[in-house]
Amino acid sequence: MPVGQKKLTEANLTVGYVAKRSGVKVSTLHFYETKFLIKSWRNNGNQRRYKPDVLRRVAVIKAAQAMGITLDEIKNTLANLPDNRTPTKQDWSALSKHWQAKLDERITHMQRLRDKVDGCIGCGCLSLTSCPMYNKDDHLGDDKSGAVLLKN
Amino acid sequence: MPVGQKKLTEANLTVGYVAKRSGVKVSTLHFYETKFLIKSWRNNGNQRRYKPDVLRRVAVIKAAQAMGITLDEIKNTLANLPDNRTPTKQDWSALSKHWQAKLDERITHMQRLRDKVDGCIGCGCLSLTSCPMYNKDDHLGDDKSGAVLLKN
DNA sequence: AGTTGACCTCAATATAACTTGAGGTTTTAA
DNA sequence: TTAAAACCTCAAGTTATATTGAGGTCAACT
Repeated sequence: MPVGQKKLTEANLTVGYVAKRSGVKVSTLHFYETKFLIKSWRNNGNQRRYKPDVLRRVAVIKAAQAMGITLDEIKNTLANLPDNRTPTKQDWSALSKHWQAKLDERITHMQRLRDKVDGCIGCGCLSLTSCPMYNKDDHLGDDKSGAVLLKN
Repeated sequence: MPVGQKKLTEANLTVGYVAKRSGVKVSTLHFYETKFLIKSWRNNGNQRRYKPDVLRRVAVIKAAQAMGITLDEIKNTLANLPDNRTPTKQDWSALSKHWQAKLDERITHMQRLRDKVDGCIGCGCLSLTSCPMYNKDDHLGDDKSGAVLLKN
């Protein structure tokens, strides 16, 4: 039984088990591997085997995606995890801080967005050129001709 | 000159002008039209003409997208705008309230996410089955076999 | 009137993030 | 030992959101 039940010392998980435990499809795990987000080794019969920490990696990937972070960005951040050993609490904690900062950024952005949407969309001013929304107070409104709303 | 400078009474804007003023490409305006997010009529030479409020519509579309709302959802919400007349301050204001609620929802979700990411990813517990993250306290962790983190 | 820039349509291409399927091998379990 | 379940690879398909390009028309300026 090559599933999670082996010796706890250096367990090796099958792709099906990881899929079930992490809530993603087998094909997604294959896909993540091609994108270097996770990795595995092969057994004699060429089947993938994973270390248990892959479960945490997948969880982190999904959490980050829920924050609107792309796989590419995620890959870059995961690259900070140690390559040679199993990540420790400290390693994950560092990642967590990283995501936290990103999230705070996004939350702040969204709050500004919300306030602006409220303040301007409903403001009734039909003059686009004079509406505060349409002109920079926040890097918005670009060089070429104004009129760009809420560009990131 | 069929650009924004005509008589202000029922102005008709060209696609190029709208593109420039709203900060999107002409092709994007075409695309939005095929998706029924905006509309236009044609002049004698089969060229698109727009009413000025299209600028506000595009701005709203972009703002909503920045909140992570899909074009389909946006279309549904825009459908609440009057079809027969130019939207008024009140019309836009109603939309604004709608987006505001959505945004508040998302912000709350993100804040929960951030707190959890902080609390769990860095928690050091390596037991996935016992980690609070991996088991429902929030509709997370599904029927089949647990282990699903931060689903929506 | 002619040139140039703006427009038109329609099909193809692009990117992200997966999913599906075909055709074949390995593992598990009775 | 053999059937079923799980796995493998690789190519193609899917959805959302556009962008690009070819081939042709229209409008504005001189």
